[in-house]
Amino acid sequence: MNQKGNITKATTKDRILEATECLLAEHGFEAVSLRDITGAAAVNVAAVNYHFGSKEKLFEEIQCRYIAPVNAERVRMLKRAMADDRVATVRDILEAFMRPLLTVVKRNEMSERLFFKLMGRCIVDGQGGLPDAMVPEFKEVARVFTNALMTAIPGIHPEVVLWRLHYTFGVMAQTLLHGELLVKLTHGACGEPDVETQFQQMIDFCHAGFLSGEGMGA
Amino acid sequence: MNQKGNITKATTKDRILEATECLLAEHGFEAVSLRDITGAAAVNVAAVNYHFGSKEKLFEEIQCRYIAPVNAERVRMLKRAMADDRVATVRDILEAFMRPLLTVVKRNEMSERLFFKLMGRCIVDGQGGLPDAMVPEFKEVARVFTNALMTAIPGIHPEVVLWRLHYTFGVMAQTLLHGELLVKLTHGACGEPDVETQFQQMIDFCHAGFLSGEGMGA
DNA sequence: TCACAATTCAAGCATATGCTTAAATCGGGT
DNA sequence: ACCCGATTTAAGCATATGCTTGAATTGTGA
Repeated sequence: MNQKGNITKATTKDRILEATECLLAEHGFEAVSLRDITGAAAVNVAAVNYHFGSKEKLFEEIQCRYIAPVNAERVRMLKRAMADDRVATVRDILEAFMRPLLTVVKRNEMSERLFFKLMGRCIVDGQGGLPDAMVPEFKEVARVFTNALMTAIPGIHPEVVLWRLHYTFGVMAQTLLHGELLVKLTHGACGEPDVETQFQQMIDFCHAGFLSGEGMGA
Repeated sequence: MNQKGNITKATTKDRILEATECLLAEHGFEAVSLRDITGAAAVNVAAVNYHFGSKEKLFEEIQCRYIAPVNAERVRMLKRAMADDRVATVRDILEAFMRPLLTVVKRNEMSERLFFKLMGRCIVDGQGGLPDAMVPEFKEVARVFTNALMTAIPGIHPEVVLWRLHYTFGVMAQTLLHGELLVKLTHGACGEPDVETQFQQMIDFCHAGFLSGEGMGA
């Protein structure tokens, strides 16, 4: 019924989504035009407005399609680490915060590289213009992770936790978006670590950062 | 000779620069148009091309005007910390890497808030399209800081140093660009720390991150 | 005062942008 | 075979973009 038997030709709507995802990952939310999209998807300009209402709504839909499952998986992993009243370690918590990027990509047909860039863009470009529907979700994620961290690091200032979570976002965004560039700029002197290694390195860094002795006291 | 005695009316060229700096800080490199600039500066459209050649050259000039002194000050501070063959501590090095943002702003008439945002944009947006003239300078900064860190943390992998420097960029960019947003999203639950406090918190976090025991060995 | 260069200006050019429209085409159900 | 709603299409609209032009205006040195 929804499979036309034609292999290369997905629905117009899907072709638009796929093309837009790639373009956004490569060039960012500000730099992609309607005609860039319809050109890449080999689709009429009007199709975007027909299927999504407007360019902005298309972009929001893409942000939601990617961020929502990541956030859901984050909460799920955190809950699992705290099941049976266990106290999650800082490393558990950071794993739960970061790894969903890695697991969600597996369910997607996009290349890892593009997916990571797109997620980076969602964190950076998107943060000001995040779809309203997602704000409560983000607040919830921030809340449960903040609570978990305050339990895991007794005596830490709640404000310090928020800022350090913010820094963790920065570490992720920088790596997702500009990791490739670092490899190029240093002519490979930074190595070309596989994704799992990179994640562990980020977690090591942020883990130590969270445990930094400063910023303690009630 | 270059002072017309008129207080409010700087040269056309300066008015263009100032207006562009503000607009770039607020909206980013992709979203500012020629007419946004000439409108804000109350200047004819042709003036930009007359004084700067093109919109792109204007943007490059602004990037250089801000990044170059910051990078110079970074190297200067690092050299000072290593004078007389002293071994700079990790904290010295991070101070030298971050504080220049703070000292350079003082020499500028822009508001702190706008200046920080602009610097954040230079790190994030600009990193792909950095003016060619600045690439060697950046490589030099990376080189001297990497060397200093490898001396300060004996046995750390050079690749790990590069990645952790990269993370440090991310922490700075996220804070410079989106610090305001965090304050808003959390309704002030993160406090509203003054600039010096924020810098110390970033340094604490990255300091601990660099000293993380992982990633050691030759 | 006058000539000359530097600067500013209004106007316009070519192209790109997001979106709409009205007509054509498709596809399934009867 | 026919109809009708869903989808796709070509064409165009209004506006915005970066930049150029040729004329006006300004400032300066002789």
